[in-house]
Amino acid sequence: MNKDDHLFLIDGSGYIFRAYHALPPLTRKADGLPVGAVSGFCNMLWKLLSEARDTSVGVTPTHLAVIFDHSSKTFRNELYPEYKANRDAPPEDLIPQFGLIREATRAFNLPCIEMAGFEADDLIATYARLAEAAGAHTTIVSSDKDLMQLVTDRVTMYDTMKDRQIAAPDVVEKWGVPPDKMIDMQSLTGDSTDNIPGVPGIGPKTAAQLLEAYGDLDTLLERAGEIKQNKRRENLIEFADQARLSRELVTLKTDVPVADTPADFHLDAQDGPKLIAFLKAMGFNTLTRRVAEATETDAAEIEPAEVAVEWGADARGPDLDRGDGPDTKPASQEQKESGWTPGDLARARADAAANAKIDSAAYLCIRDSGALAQFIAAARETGVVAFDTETTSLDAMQAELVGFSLAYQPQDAVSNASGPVQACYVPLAHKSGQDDLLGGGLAEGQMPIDDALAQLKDLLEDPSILKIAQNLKYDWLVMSRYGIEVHGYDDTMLISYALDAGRGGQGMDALSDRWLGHKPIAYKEVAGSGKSAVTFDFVEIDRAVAYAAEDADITLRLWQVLKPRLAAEGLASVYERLERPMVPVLGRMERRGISVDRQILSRLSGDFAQGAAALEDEIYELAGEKFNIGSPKQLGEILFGKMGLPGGSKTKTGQWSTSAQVLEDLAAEGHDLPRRIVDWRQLTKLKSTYTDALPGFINPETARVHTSYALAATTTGRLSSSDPNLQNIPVRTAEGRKIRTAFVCEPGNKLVSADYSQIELRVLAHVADIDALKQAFADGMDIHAMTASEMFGVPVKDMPAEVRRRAKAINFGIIYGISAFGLANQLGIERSEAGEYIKTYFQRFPGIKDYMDSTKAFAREHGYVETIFGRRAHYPDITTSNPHMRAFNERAAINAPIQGSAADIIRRAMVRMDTALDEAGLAARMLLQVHDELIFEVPEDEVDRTIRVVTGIMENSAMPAVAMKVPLKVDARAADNWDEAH
DNA sequence: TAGAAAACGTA
DNA sequence: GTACGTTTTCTAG
Repeated sequence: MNKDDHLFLIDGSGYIFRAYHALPPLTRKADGLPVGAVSGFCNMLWKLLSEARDTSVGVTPTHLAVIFDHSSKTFRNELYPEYKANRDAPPEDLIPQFGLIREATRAFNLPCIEMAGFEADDLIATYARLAEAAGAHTTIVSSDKDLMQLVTDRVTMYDTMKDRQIAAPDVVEKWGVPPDKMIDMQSLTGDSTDNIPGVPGIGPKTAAQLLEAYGDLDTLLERAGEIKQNKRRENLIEFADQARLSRELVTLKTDVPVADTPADFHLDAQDGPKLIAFLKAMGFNTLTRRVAEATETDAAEIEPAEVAVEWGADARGPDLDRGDGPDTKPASQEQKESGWTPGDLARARADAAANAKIDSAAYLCIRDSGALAQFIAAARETGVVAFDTETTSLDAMQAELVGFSLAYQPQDAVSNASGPVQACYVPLAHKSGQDDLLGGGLAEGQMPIDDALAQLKDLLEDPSILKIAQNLKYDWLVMSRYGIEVHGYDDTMLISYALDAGRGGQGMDALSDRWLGHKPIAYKEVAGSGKSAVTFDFVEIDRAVAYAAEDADITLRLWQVLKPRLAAEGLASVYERLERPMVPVLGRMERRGISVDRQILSRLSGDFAQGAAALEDEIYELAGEKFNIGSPKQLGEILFGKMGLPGGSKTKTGQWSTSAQVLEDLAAEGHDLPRRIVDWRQLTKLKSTYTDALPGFINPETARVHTSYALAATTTGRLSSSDPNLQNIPVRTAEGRKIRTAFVCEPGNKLVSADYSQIELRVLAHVADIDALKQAFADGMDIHAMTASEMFGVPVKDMPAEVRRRAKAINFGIIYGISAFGLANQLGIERSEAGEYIKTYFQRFPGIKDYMDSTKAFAREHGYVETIFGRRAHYPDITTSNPHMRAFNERAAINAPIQGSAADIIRRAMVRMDTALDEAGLAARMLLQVHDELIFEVPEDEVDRTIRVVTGIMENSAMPAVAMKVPLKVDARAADNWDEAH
């Protein structure tokens, strides 16, 4: 080798794990063989090799090898038996891919290197140093920090997923130390995933600072006594040997007795037929086509290779192929023409998206009317356009439009080939310079906002042009305040939620990373963060273009990937009936807001403050000193230290718990202080969270409070509410309920609250098909009393309250995936007794046990569970070997179909409600949703009719999709405030 | 100044 | 035992 040679060393094992987690699951169509990581690997290799052929690209390999871990036992285990001891077994759908990726490497005609007793990292280190000695340059294809110690001026790393080089300055930027200090750094910080101990209490920041100050690990350990911080000094002294051991573990071996030299890895021409045979066997159609083109091979002539598959114990692919449910739509024109199934299309799109380059240099900045018209006209040709707004606030009810971006992908009319995505940003209200004396006038080069809005209105309100947005509800609200109502739309966040709830976030950054392997420009990179943050109108237009147009670009690409999956995976109707129509429904609710009486809150705030102050005096008196009552730490010291009260449970950080439960128990034993603390906490909670905070949410323009509902935040399908959260307004205590009296209606109106009675137990009776429960609901019985009667043999008539209470707790426990531990906790009884209750319950209602067991089994098998409407909630961790975590996932999986079906039922009611009220000629307006309750503002003289319409819609909302085996019952009341209406 | 932990409000 | 969001305190920076 010589100095012009360039060796690429690919960390094959590292790549497998990263690709498995980062890339969408993918299975071979023929048999469901999981091949997501293999696909990513092949695409990555092909890209690298294509660049090698194209000498115009800067860094091109002349030599290349793929390095793998051989087995889990290495020389490090002899040094330290605990090394990597806490690793879980790889996921079962990854197991067959280990062998396949080695096969892939050979199909690419590349050396596939591994050696017993050494990790891939050690082999990489050895070859890199050999090449360096020969004067050549090396690129290590990996982003693993364990390899960063190898970086020099002739050795760099390359992160293929982020398309980024990692050289010495990048290491410094990321870790605060140069590559040659990475070993010392890792010796100090340790590594929990590899079980490398390090020194407790020292993280990367501290380690970098210490190494900066002392130079290297040995000096630092020698002079540890000089360190000022007590804990830090003690730890460095006590754990010095542990740090030295860690250093041995993290130091890569550069003298592994390897059989080959880097020169043996010379890159030869591709064997087109051999590679194509493998790719065909895997079913990678897109890549097959590309390779065929590049190698001038006729792919049709080549038979798929025979590839041996080691499936592992019980390997099973994810469910990309379950496209045969009743929800599946007929294949679209596009699919029919090409003879593709929806699954094929989904896979091809995922493939293409993961490999596409995102070119921010090509984004347009549109500054005049003609250019905008031209762009929109071109977008209209395609029928699909991504849309995103930039504004001055995260609060859609206060946000002012600053600009918007659009993106579309042109199709060639003749060849039907797709061109590159075209994206633009249209600045409208950017300010010039800082917010100076002039108040920051409009920046130059922006088109008149009225003109832009007029053009935008035509586009957004045209239902024949599909608008794609990420979290459309926000943009819908902003645009609605400018008199524009979006029609004809898809929301990538909601599509992703229907497909992948529970598999990770549905935010744009997460989706972009997951599907495009691309990290978009962070908002704070353009607008700053913390104190130096500015609103978007103060962002320079040029920087705004790169950020904003990229969002539209990415949104469009995400839609291309995600939309076909809906049909392929049988989730189109979930999206179309339960997700998409919620956007305008919630948009209107949020925009209406609810009236909150400032005076009432202010008076309550005063009352709470007085009550709390009185309690404070008593608390200090009883404690014998002043302290911060709000600090659980200080409170714990007073109660369990100074006063010597018996401590109950501990928190997970080892502190004594001072939870209400613990304090109640102490109070029951006759201690005065804990009682006062509980009361004080209640008052201060009510004051700070509600009476003090709510007035700040009264919108200055509308004088109402506008919560924000998140549609894609929960795993089960429930909504969540924030800013402010109006789904947790107190109701359980008399004091707390007073806050509800501040939620009022306009004069001449009433608030109507309509809530489903026992909806989750009714859903349980339906899904588990329990005759006794179904009968009890059909007869309108008191379900908890009935349960108690069945379990304890007590007649319902004159039943003691305590007996009913226990049955009620058990009923709830069932919904929550019951455990003896949890039930014992709830009822304050022994675990054994709780266990007996559960046994009795299961004996009396055997169908429940069957339901719970079959739900668990289904979840384990498929990785998700379903509601009665087909919504899926994913629990990928349900197969973990950690018993605690697994049990938690099992309980969640048992609960999700129940909670989720109830959530679907109320969603269906909400989607129909506005139309139903309109058709009945009623002016009532839906304001709030609280999981099983809807709150309306209703003209006084329409209250009775409204209640009839509302309860009718709610009670029948499962129809016609599902005929419930149990009637749904809704209670509704009207009053002047929420407390009395509820 | 940002993030984790503890506590607590709802269904 | 399920599902959330907000507040305060505390820690590390």
